[in-house]
Amino acid sequence: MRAYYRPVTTTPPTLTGLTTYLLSKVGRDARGQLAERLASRGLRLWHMATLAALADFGPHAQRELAERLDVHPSDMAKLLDELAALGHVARDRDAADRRRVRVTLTDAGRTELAALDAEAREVQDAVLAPLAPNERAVLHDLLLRLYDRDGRAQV
Amino acid sequence: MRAYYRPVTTTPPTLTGLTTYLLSKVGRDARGQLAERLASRGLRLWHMATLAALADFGPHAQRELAERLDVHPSDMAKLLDELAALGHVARDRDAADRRRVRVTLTDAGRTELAALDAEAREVQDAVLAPLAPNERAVLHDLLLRLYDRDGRAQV
DNA sequence: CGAATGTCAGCTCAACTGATATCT
DNA sequence: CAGATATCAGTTGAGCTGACATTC
Repeated sequence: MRAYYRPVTTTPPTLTGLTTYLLSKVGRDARGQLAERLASRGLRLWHMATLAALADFGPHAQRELAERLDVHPSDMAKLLDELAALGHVARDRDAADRRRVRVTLTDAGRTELAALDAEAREVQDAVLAPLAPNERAVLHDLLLRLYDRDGRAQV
Repeated sequence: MRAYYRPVTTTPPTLTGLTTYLLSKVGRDARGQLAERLASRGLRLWHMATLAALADFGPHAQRELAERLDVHPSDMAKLLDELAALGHVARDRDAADRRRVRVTLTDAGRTELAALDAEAREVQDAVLAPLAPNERAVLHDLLLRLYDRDGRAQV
């Protein structure tokens, strides 16, 4: 009965033998760690993704943002309500097409994104700690190829 | 206005520059693909993980199973209800400690697990398609080291 | 008018919490 | 009776659906 009192935490080899299982677990864990940090700032991962899209590609129509990030338009509306309330984005009607709302990153938003990116780098350093720098580069390259193929992008 | 009608699907480089972002996305995608296949059999990922744990480590007390897989005991109760209804596991009271329920994999459960594992391998082949066999081995090794470190395991 | 954009209320489902009955 | 085990009802939050007003 002693075994009952020892914590049992070994993962089934049937699962750890699957590369996709490891991908899923390690990825989910990293995601969770960053989400926790963002939560302490009152933000979620989608907020960061939204700010990143605006920083990298400039102003978007709200619909374009939702499409790029693969978020439902209704959820994007809520996200932008929150980001606007914090002063990280500005919304104004497109004069040429008044159905559209033009979303712009504010200076405060750009500053916030830099801070979030720093947090993400810290989490990444922790997660990738077991790997040497050149191994990290190899991992990034392999994942990028999987992402470009199976994931979105491609355009 | 032309740009508005062209789908916009490129991911922000601020995100794709993060290895952890790629990990999370690729992992989540693989997870989703397998989940979809399991759903067509009326099962979820936790069902497969539960069957794998029983196959790899033999019978468990219900609590041990929940601990090993890091699932809440209340959820494990529901999972086992479902697996028992399908005849994939058998539950009986532990004679020595009547609080405990001993969970055993049935032959049908073992057969089902083999089928699920085959599905998982198919998904994996699709996800890892862009990589050569030796590259897949490298990826698996790198991920395993990240998993053993940050993830559970470690004993 | 048909189609596109953004907004809102409500649904679903997994993950968690708390309370309870049983047993050691 | 303190602690462990299993069960069940209820809560929360993300992701989605459908209906709607507005504009082209």
